Amino acid sequence: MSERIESAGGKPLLLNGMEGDEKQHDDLWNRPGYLVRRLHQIHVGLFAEEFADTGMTPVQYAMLSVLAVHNALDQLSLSKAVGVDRTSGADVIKRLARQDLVVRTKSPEDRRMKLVVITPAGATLVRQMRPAMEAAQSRLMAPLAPEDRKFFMDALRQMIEANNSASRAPMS
Amino acid sequence: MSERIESAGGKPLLLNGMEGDEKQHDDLWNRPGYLVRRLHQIHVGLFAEEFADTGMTPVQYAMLSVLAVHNALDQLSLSKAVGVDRTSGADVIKRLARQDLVVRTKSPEDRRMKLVVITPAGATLVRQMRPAMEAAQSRLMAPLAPEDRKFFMDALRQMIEANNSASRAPMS
DNA sequence: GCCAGATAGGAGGTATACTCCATATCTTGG
DNA sequence: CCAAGATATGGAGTATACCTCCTATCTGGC
Repeated sequence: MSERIESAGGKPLLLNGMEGDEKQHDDLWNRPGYLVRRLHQIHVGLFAEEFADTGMTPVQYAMLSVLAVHNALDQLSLSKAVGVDRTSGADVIKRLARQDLVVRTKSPEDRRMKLVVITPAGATLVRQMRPAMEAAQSRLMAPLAPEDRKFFMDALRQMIEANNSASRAPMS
Repeated sequence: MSERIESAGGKPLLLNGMEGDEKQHDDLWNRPGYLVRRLHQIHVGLFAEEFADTGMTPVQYAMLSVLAVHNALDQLSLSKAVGVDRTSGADVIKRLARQDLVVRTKSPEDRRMKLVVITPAGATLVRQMRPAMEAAQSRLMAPLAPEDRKFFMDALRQMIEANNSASRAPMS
């Protein structure tokens, strides 16, 4: 899984001969929000590599994963389930529908709702791409010592659960 | 460590009466990439709260922080320094320029380059908003037991450095 | 000196992730 | 029953974060 290219060895601000001020360097690397943004970008990059065939994105796969379990969900419930904003979710669903991976129908019970249903093609794709998704997850965590991974996941879950209301897309 | 707030308890898929399938629930919450995306969203939300006055974003503040230390940087070096793609960086710089926080000039030595320089207004703003930035960082980490925070930061740095080349915006 | 390749930037396209405002539909209090 | 509030969606606008293709400029080998 991914031979480390160490020449790329990424710390910022080791700029071209300008004697990259160590103070500033340490500064960015001591901001958790900054590091989380960077790690998120890396995950998106790893995911894109693993899903290069399909062009599918992490959020699209998350939505399809959820839909593979639930028969039908309205757009709002689905968006909450994957932790995205309602309008972002609607956009993602639109793109999934364009690829015929889901179908949207008006709910007969509540005509405000659009029910989203996964198609057979969508269900097949979720199943087929699951190893690719797991590879992206594994590669992300690979640099951590195995015994540290559980701790890291627990830390993430703690921070998310406690700060959930601060997010613009609080989950349910 | 960290009393779980179970009322906010943002777990997905505890949907309206549809008996939120625990299997699926556990699934998303066991994907580190998913959790990192969620935590990133939360940080952006916290940051937006702390910077409500100015409307400044995390990336904009990171860029200004870097510029406050270096006299002048071309757009590519600046983008690499904050770990964003060249074209994303150019967009951010454009918005900073629109608010008169930076100025762009053609480099006399290499006329391909546009040098970005922070203005006095920009430098003042960085200094003034630093407590807000630090508040956002603190709030993000607050749910972790203090003794766990260093571990978490180290884990982030490990994963970022080792996976840096996989990111679409590898840092210098 | 000149041409080939590298580099910096810009333009246009896509995806996520929000904002606010508008519209349609449902639900509930009086 | 009906009007008021809540809810589900849609549309327009903004910001980050990529992509590809293109032009301008610099650098190195000959």
